[in-house]
Amino acid sequence: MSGDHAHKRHQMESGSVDYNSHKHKDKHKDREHKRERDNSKNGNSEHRSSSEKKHREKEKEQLKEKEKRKEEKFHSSDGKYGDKENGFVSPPSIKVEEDNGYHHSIKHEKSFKRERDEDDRYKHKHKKVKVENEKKVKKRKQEDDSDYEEREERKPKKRTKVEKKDTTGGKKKAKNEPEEKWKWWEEERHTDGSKWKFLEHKGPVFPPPYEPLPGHIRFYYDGKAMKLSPGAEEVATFYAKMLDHEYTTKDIFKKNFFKDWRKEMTSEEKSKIAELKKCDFTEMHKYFKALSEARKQMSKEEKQKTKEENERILQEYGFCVMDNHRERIGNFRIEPPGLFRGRGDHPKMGKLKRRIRPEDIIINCSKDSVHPRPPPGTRWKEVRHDNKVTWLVSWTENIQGSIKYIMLNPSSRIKGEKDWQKYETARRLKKCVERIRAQYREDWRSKEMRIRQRAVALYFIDKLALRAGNEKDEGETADTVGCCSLRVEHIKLYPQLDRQDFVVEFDFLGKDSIRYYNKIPVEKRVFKNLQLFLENKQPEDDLFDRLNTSILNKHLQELMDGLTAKVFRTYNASITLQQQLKELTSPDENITEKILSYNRANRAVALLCNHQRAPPKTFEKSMQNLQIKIDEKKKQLSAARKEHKAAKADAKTLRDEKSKKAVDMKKRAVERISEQLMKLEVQATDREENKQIALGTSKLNYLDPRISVAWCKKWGVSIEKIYNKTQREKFAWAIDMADEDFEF
DNA sequence: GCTCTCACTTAGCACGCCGTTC
DNA sequence: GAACGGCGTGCTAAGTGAGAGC
Repeated sequence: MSGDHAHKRHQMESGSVDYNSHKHKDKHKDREHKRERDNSKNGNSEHRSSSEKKHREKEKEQLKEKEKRKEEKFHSSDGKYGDKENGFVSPPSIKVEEDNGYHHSIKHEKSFKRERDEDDRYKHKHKKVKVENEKKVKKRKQEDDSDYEEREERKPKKRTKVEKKDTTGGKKKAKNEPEEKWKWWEEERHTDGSKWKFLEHKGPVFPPPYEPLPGHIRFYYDGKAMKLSPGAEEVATFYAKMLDHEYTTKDIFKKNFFKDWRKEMTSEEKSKIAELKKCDFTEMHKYFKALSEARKQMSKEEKQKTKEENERILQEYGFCVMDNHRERIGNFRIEPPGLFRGRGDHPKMGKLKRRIRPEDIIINCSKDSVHPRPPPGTRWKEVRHDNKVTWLVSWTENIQGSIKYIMLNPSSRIKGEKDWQKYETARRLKKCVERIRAQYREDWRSKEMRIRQRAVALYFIDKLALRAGNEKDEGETADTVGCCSLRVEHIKLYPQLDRQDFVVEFDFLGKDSIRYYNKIPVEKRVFKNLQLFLENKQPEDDLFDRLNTSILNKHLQELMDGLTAKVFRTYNASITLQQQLKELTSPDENITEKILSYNRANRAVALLCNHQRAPPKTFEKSMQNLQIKIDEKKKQLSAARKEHKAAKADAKTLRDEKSKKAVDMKKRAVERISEQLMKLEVQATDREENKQIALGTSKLNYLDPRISVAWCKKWGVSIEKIYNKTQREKFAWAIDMADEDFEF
């Protein structure tokens, strides 16, 4: 943009701020105004033995004591932060403004000291275990140094030993004996930067090779049947399978597909097949539909066979041995070839995602492990032994050139530790968030434009839980933004709107091209600053032209060790859940109502984080069915009440035992039906409120599970009502360590 | 201070399994 | 035993952020 410098200079002068860090960006020239994007999609927006139980309780008592001492320590000096952190009110996607002034004092210095102390405590507990582990590592190191062949010979024995020792995992074991869970959270973490000391796995599972279509399934070009070469046919099947998907109605998808498909054609095919619209894939499409239907119609025995085969593959490839423990791998299958399904208006949608071969694969494992073998007649691209990373397998995909990884399941130690650490960082933020807020409020008056921009952006990240907003490659990805990458066209300023002062309207596409739409009143100084930032800019110019995520995160790092923009999202999500649970849960609610309250608190967070989903395709129908059930239940209730009344009248005249019993029976029936009706109504409310909101994302990624565990324990709600099996496995650490007094 | 790469987390969608109801 | 519907699960895209290298 040639006029960029000039108009920004003017803006700086009028704003009496410095010019020195002026960044020039030239990235908007081809941007289209994409207001009419895909709005339909985006929308507007354990049972243990008694001895084990006792042992566990004892451990918990000790942990409880520790936690209590910690909390006392915390509240004795920092009690003022313990109450209200994030005043979440309706509308729930906006947090209440807290004008708490500036609180920089010695107290904060103290809190920093405590943060470090706490971290140290976390690092140094269970020293005993570490000594043991170190011995094992030493032993392995010695083995490393010995003769390779000798080592090769010893391996199977050693492996057996490891597997014998293992208590964490395989289903076989779980079926035969009570499963003893490994409490990694009671053990020492690696402190040398390594992620593991020993890693052994079987490598990835490749998708099956392409099976050519049967002879009677034909492709037609311009009305004439045409036999395709195997390569071209395979790619054609990718398209044929997607025929009833919306993707195949999009021009970019079709264009990209056709271009990449042509690359797979023989020269003869290329010369014949010139236009996609003359291609007829319907026979292929019907064939795949029939196959899918046939799979559904398989006999019980056939289905059982498939299940057993999948289980065998899972047992063979779905686990690895990491530091003496058998751990579940997350995604051990290589992504099959197909057509790229980018989200939103992705410029590369429809492109061919090529088949990954062993020669594309990098294996990561211990030197002293039994290395995975490539399929016969092939070789791996590389076998490396990097214990500074957590991945087992990687390859580079051909669409964006990005690296794909095979990593461990969320229930693994390596993922769990990281998750726990994430919430601890967010809890540290809780201790200093008021100081940080006071600081950015102060910065709104700075003489330097870059500082003002940084402060306003941080305010949005804190108040609205916006994502950081890294810069993206234009033309390579969908045009989506986060806070730092907001453009002028994404906000509108209203000095007054709906009887509120200083309203900012946000309208932009965020991650996954999900629309963020929100109107919020802001503080006057924020509003004035935004006006200043907008001066002399074009719609496609950056709102924060002197800011990026790197600058912002560097600043945040100075404010608190480990603080980044995304910590605010975790912090605000978790603190909101905690506050909402306190506010919404009432002691006189029954379990069903309490769960509704929990879901409402969860929903408040999902709204704050803008976790949307497309309404389920069967939503209307399932709501109708539920309503029919409710209506029927109401009729039943009214009939039961009448019968109860009649029975009472009978009992009054007859005055015998039989009629008394009848009254009791009818009364119980009324109670039972009322309860059933209440459950149905709660279900309907819950479902309606969840129509366009995805609760899972916040539950899995933003809400400190200890808050939920504490809530369950406090109110006698079983944890199974809140977390399903997978979630309980992921949050095993939290379920084990949090008691009802846990405070985020 | 910038770009680029790499590693990792966060995200919504699709599908099929399994429980419920008749 | 069939039909139905909800939910769990797998899949993989799309983010964040650190750090290397210039």
